Amino acid sequence: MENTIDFLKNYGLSITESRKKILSLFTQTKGALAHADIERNASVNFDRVTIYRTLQTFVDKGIIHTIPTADNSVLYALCKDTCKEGHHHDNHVHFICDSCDTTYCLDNVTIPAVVLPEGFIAKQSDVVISGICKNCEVIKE
Amino acid sequence: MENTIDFLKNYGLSITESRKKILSLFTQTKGALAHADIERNASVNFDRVTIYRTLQTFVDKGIIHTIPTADNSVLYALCKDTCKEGHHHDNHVHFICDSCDTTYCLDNVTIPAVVLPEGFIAKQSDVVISGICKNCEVIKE
DNA sequence: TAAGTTCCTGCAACTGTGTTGCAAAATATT
DNA sequence: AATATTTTGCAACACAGTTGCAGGAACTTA
Repeated sequence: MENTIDFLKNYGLSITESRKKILSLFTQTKGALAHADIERNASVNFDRVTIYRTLQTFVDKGIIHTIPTADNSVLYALCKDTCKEGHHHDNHVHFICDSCDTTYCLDNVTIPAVVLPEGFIAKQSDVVISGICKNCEVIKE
Repeated sequence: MENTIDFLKNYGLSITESRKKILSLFTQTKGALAHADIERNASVNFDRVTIYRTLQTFVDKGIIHTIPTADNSVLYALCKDTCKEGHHHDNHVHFICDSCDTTYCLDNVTIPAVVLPEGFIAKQSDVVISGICKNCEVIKE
């Protein structure tokens, strides 16, 4: 509880119910969250618009980042400390489990360098891998 | 013209105006197309629904494939010959130019193998790189 | 802690994207 | 050419996301 408040203050954000609730939802969750996940959550009964704006504020401040997915839904996950305001460093691989549908940020897996054709200059790389996650693999055995 | 008809026949599709027009739009375009691009195109004045259904048919038949993008819009591009019905082999890197907004399928750039943590099994990888494309780089000089 | 300022929230309304059902029209089949 | 099958266009709908604005919170300063 105290942590959430200090955390928000450090980012220069005023302390509001929606920000506290949504932030702690992220810290309590292993995987990434969609807007709909948050809206569905009983403890977070705010207006859709408020949730959108809170998420956008967090993205702007470098608290969370968006994840591109194959089925074109937007997912959000907590950033690492290296993310600064307006300057994301989410150079990690995202993993989507086909079985439980959880999205993971694999922070320790760096994106391999890709050799582009002559004339192409890379600035940002997004890698999304889908398959079976650690948890589901164990269950299936 | 003849080509388009034979092409569609080979995929077991009946020959209709919308399929011919939309298919030739793809063959005439370097980069990938969004649904909106097609709808905007003067030569393709079909109903929105028809365009959606035609694109879906092409995806189902393995003629085009969808591309995941960071800003969560759906893009479509022609498949290579290796794509079969219901079985896409689009193991290539997608490149989005920040300057001209064109999306390229870099067919000759294969996706590098990524080492996942213990217990994670990869089935499909999507790599989207953004930056400056060959064309825009030349112009800027 | 009270007053005023600033910022956030909820509501309503709107835009854009994609889907579905159905009748009419076009294409394929014989 | 006549019939059966597909495809199209329209209307209506579902859903995600955005914007403007008034009222209500949270901050600031004294």
